[in-house]
Amino acid sequence: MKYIINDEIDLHKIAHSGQCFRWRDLGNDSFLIPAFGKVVRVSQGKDLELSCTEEEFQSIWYQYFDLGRDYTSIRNMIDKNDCFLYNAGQAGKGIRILRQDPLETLISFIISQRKSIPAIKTSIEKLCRACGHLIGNFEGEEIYSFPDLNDLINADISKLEACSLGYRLPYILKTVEELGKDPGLLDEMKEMDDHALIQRLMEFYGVGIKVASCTGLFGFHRTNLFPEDVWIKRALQDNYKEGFPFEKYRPYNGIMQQYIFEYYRTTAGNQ
DNA sequence: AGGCAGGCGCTCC
DNA sequence: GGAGCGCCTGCC
Repeated sequence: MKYIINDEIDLHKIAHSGQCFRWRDLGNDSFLIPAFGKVVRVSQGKDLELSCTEEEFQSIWYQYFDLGRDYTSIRNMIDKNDCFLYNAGQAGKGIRILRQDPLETLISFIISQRKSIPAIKTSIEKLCRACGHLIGNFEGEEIYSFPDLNDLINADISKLEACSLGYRLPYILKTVEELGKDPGLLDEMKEMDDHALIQRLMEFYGVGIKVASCTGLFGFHRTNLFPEDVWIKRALQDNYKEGFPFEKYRPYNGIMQQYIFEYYRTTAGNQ
């Protein structure tokens, strides 16, 4: 089906923004995207072409791409006197914060710690093959879902040990066990305010401030959360000696973080 | 070939 | 409450 684009969206920039690890670049501005137990092929031309029904688009992908939000007007909030952020916003035009599954996001960012992005992707794909479900086929290759809570709880340890999780495996096992004992917890967390959500996330073994912030921003769509990794810390040190003006961009500091992250990493950070 | 990666828990003080 | 350190392992 076709979706008429009426706000900025750039699949390439989203794919490289570090919020999702399973998109596959098919070339020709097309991506294969598994999420919520489905897989869709999306091509970006003048409009968005999706290999799914109108019904599936409405029930899953419209929300997933956050198409109900006007990112152009959020980007226009940027103070033009703040050259760094303004340029970052220009460069990041088309980035959107996906509405991803909370459990998938939590587990993915536990895995992400002290791993490079290629290593994160490898590890997550192994995990999906180890205990996810077959959800599609692309050019003869099987596509698997990200495992749900039951999949993770019931998974053989030996299979998980083959997923290159390293010292993060016990983090995941404990987190999954805890969630299994309280199956309504993730839903309850959706109702918490940002601060309470971060605090609760950090109670999970292996989840610190960075993983909690990423999970909140990308998995609970808390657009004001501002994960600070090494790149962001360097960017703020270089450009905001007086501190970043968080008050000015509430409740969209997380979106500003995305612009800064990508911009600094691909330009200023390399100089 | 060996250091480093999009952190975290633990152990000191 | 914060600085220092070890950690699994794939990737460049």
